Amino acid sequence: MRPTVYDIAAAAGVSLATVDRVLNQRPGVRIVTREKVEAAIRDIGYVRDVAAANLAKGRVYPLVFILPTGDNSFMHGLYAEVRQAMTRSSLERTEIRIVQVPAFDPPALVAALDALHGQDVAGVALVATDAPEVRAAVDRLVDARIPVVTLVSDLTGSARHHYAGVDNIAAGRTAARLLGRFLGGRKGDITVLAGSMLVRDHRERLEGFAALMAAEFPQLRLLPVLEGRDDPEITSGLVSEALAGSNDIIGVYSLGAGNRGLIRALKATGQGRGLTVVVHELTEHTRAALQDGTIDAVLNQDAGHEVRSAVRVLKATADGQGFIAGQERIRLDIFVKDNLP
Amino acid sequence: MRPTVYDIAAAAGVSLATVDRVLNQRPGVRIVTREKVEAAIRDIGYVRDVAAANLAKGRVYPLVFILPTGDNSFMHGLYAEVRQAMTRSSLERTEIRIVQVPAFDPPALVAALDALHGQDVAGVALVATDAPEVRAAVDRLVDARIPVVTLVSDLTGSARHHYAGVDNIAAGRTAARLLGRFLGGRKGDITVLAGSMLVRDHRERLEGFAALMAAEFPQLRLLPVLEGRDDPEITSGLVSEALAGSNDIIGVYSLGAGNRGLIRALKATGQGRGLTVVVHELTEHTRAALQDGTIDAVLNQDAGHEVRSAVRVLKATADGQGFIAGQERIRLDIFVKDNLP
DNA sequence: CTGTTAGCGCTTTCAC
DNA sequence: GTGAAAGCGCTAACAG
Repeated sequence: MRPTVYDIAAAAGVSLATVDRVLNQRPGVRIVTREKVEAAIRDIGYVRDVAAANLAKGRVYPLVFILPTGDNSFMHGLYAEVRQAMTRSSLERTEIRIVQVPAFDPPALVAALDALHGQDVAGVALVATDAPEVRAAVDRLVDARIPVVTLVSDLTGSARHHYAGVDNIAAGRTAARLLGRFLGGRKGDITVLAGSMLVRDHRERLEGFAALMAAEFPQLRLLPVLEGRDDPEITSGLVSEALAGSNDIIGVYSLGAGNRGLIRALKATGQGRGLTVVVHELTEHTRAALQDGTIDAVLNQDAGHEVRSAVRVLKATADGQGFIAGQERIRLDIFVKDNLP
Repeated sequence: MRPTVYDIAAAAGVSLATVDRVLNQRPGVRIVTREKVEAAIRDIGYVRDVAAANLAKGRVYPLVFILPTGDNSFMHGLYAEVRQAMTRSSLERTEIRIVQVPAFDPPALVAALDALHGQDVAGVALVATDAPEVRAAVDRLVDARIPVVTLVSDLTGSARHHYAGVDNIAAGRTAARLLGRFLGGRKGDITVLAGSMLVRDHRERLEGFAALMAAEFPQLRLLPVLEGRDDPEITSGLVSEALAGSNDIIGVYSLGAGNRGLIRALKATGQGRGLTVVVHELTEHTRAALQDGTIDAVLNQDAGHEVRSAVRVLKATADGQGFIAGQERIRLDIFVKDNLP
């Protein structure tokens, strides 16, 4: 049987309470006593039973998820995953609250962030809009010793404790490689479709995409980026227009959301043009389009993984526990027609 | 606060012990009492605190992993993951033992399986070799009420409770799609390299690969399958010979292990031939080859996920608990140079 | 068949 | 500073 607090207590010749104080780095223990206990812990090779500890603590973690509004399947999916996490609340001793803010709106995000001060909050997860004032608001929370995790889109340069999302530069490069290879040496134009250059994830995807394209597929020319604000309607219009305006387009990279609109436009205008299309986020729409051949590859971040990782990291940080970063890495999934889950 | 067993007991007007009996479907409760308790559980919306239950049970799960010998990185990785799981034993209340058997050797596997009867075993995970006698041995274990999970390679038709591995037909199709698209309409021969047609995973990959190739890329011709027994040395020889013997080969699909040998042969013989290469399993060797351009795509099954899933399923089954199949699905990962983890 | 009671490993008052 | 003892939610003897 593995050693328990009793074993440490016996070995160190102290009581349970003292062992607990040392274990949880609480004050009220003489330095010599502390060292004696720490030695015993090391000697015996004690590992704390987290489940038992949580049971005894009875602690609950009030967490806040700040999510942007947005009528696209990815956002719907993200909300669904957070709600899913809410149903697990009783088991995981969390108490999750969703705060909605308008998308791509730094002041609104700042207001939501600042409103959290003084509230009973054990941790905050937010889909960051990249702006200095948001960075500052996040830093204020961190200063107030509230754990903060960015979700889906990061906020580099801020003091956030963790980013639960994919490496978006790598995502852009991956898209470029697939598009380039699938096009097999053909020459032509590529239309790039983004949500907004205001969010870091989109900027980074574009950056990675453009860099690899330039380096390895010089025969492909990138057209100016279209910004569809992750909205299916706007996106549809932009794409239709672009396709109608040029016959040199042979590929499309959609690095944001709102692909429902893209797919509609492709079916209306792009049919039979043999376009090669790579998009982000697996949703019911992109899945169907992959199946019927409208889309050739989907890059995906698993929103469920991201939410669960955010919760784990927030809880661990709230406990001052640290986490294994490698274990929390979010993978970039590639889907073609044949490996759909 | 969420309801506890006490709340149920009070609501149903019975004692804790009775509640526990109902909760754990143990005998010794009158049908009417049972129904009363079940009603209370439903009304109150009780959810069992698994951590507390495990703490009280103090149960440990002696699990056996039957793994084939094999000097290839995938097997090394699999062993490493099982050993990893062993280090978590104290936390997860498991007690994992590894039993080694020669690869591709049904009688040896049967012997190992049969030896388990009468031992204190809460569950068995095995990398199955596909043979009727193995199927029978697995069924004997299941009959003896021992949970059995196949790992990496399945044993269809047997009574195993679960398969912790990827869909290998889909894997083969995915490989065909990538190879076909990457080759961009070129005409030529494809060399297919397998470990052994004795294991189901390899047979299924080949099946999926051949089917999609025939259906969608008729300009590509499949050469007779080379069987390298997942051994780098044998593999290297076979590939060198094949490449030397024909100039029409433009692509390679390696659906088994032993890719170290393949890579060596490609570097020696294939250099500058512009071969497109798709292989299975991300290892240090295939990763390096992906980076330096020798390989174009790697299909991967995450051995860590598989082992953890097997452990979860085995424990749940031992508890008679059932599991959410969808949550235990093992994904097929696609890696290109740019989305390596 | 049903109830009482003593833990599981850890935390947390409240005394000393 | 340190210790004794109660209790988190659940299970498992052991009585009745």
